[in-house]
Amino acid sequence: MNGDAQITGFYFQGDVIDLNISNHAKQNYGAVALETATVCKIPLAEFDEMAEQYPALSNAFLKLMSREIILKQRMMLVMSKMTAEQKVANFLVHLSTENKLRGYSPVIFNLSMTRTDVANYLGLAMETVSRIFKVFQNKGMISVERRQVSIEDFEKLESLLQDDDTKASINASTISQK
Amino acid sequence: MNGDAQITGFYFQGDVIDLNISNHAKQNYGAVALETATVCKIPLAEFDEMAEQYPALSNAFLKLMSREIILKQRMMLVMSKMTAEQKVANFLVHLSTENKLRGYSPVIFNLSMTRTDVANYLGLAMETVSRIFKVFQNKGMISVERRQVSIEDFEKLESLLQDDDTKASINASTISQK
DNA sequence: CGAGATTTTGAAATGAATCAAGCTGGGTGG
DNA sequence: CCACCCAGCTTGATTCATTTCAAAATCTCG
Repeated sequence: MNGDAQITGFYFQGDVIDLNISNHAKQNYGAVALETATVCKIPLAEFDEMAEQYPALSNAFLKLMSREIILKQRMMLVMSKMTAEQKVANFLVHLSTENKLRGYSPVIFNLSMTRTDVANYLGLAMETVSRIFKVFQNKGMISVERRQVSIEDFEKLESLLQDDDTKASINASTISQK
Repeated sequence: MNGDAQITGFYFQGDVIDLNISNHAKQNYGAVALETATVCKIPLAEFDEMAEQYPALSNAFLKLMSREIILKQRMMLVMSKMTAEQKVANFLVHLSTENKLRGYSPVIFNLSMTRTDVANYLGLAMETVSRIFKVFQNKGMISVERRQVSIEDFEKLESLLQDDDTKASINASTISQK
């Protein structure tokens, strides 16, 4: 997995991981499977063709991308406005929620990624993540054993997030005159 | 404009500011016009109808959203991996580039927003933004007079961004087994 | 001319990064 | 089966960037 690139997301079964439809993208992307994975790739031309025939398809993609934008937006908020503890709490809460959604246990699960990766994803130092796991453990909110996490007090974790007004967002639009 | 919500973007003439197509969105959004603005709003039902008739339309939206995702992704990187100076430099470089793209001067332009808003957007304290503007000015990279900015040394500004490997990104995919 | 908003500036406080060891567990080869 | 190794993780001490607090300066405009 190497160096110091930015991890932009963790994805699960059924997720669409790369929505780069346009040719805007000159960026280097890469996906790394942490567990057994199956991937389906659709060439752009082929997609266009299919979309023409089945409007529902592009509709579905619009929804997917909309969701992705909201996620990224939320992540921007996480990155810029949250303390390290809040970032980690948010991370755990989301993992738990996501797991529940998928029919797995929301209480006990596997991180299937290193501290370093989590840290990178959250824009923190590995050491900080390690320390915060410990703090949460000492407070009886979670218990961590290597990559095995169990949520002991979901509400308390969640409550860490909502102290300020970490909910609303604003799009400030700057439109040149006339 | 008020309080402490997160500013998720600044938009220009012709930009699509709200791509919330799905009903995932329970979030509070708001747009504030800093200069004279005209807005076009399309109800979801109507959009679906139009999209059915003109596949090119949803295609165009897919491209738009793809671009938006890439932007947000880049912004995540900015938020999590850059120092305050880099954030501000990046902000200025982008404004300048954006202006050029739109046929305005890339060298001298108006911030049409308060320091507080810039700070909020970049996840910094207002004072920090102020100070960094001063630093850049002292280094002869820009000159600021209230909201009037002129770029004196674009290259130097840009060079601040590329020291580390602030370019590549990785999508780490975690796909549940089988 | 005020009066409120915005910006600048300085000093002190602080959260997180960095640096530097030491620990741990799981895998490898002898 | 043991001893070693090594990547991943923890822990402590120190440093540093940025925030916060506080106050003065400057602008805007009714």
